[in-house]
Amino acid sequence: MQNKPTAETAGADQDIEDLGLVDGLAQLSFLVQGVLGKVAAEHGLSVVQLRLLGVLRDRTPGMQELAHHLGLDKSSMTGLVDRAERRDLVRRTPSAHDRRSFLVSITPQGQQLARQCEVLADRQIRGLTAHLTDAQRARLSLLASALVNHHSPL
Amino acid sequence: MQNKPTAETAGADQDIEDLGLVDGLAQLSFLVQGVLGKVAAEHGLSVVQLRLLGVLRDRTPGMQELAHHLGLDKSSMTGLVDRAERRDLVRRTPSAHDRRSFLVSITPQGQQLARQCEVLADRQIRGLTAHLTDAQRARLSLLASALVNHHSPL
DNA sequence: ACTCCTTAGTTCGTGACACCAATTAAATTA
DNA sequence: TAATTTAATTGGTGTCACGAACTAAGGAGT
Repeated sequence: MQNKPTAETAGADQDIEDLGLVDGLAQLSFLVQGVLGKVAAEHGLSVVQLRLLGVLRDRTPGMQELAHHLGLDKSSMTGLVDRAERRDLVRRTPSAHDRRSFLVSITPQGQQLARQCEVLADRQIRGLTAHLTDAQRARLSLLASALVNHHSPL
Repeated sequence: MQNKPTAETAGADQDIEDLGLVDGLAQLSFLVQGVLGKVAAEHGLSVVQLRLLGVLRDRTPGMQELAHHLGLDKSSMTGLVDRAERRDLVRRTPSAHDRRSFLVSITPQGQQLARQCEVLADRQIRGLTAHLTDAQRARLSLLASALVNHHSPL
């Protein structure tokens, strides 16, 4: 029920109503999660599973480590990995040094699926930013990276 | 979900590795969702409930409309509103024009809770961006708003 | 009126996901 | 060896999301 804000200013930035930092980032996160969810769903995955596969692309952590990285409880990890393993996306390998722990690795099938999702996600996300200039997209990418890099000490 | 095209483009920032647009936004969304989840949890809410309250700040939609706005199924809405109503955060009011439909509105308690979360979230999110300059924060806010404004089906 | 169709919400069943508390088993420490 | 810590699992509970089937009310159309 709202008309579009009209103010057709000329310039690099359009007639954007600033939502504020919190609302802006919050709503952006919902937007992105929605896209990821849709992409994942198209391949029978959930967002969390997709994230799991993403994390495992360049890591082979133990359950514990993985849980910490994802900000989840260990018991949540068990279920998550269970379900992924049941679909052969992921594998548990007994650790050589510690007979209690497993190393979680992605399977070829998991990699393939992850790559497919990546392509789709790239397309979709790029679609979200279609109305931005290249410079703006680059700035956004850098700012996002800056936040992430600063807050994922790993 | 990790690319590694590095390329330090024109950013006055130092040691930031650019994750790329997709990974950057994806990981940022996880980061923000994590913060929101933590904030919500501190008040006994889930992210979705918090979002619900957020949406109802300036709207009083019907179930259907609400579902569409949140990208959820109607049946999901029933449960969501049920749980929120059980906690007196939200209320169903029969529509005057259509005896089938309800208008969902936030209660004073819901508003209060939402506002508390907002304050907390503001603090946390601002914490995430503590290492940015004011200008960068403003730019980020604007870019996020630009994406959201452009892609919110409203 | 009286069918036919659509729309608004709910209910039901299923499954994913998350947490906590308690448990098993291996490693560490004392 | 005994005590403690650590890695992971199990079991129980609750949220959340979906699809399919359902009720009830609105709107045609003839």
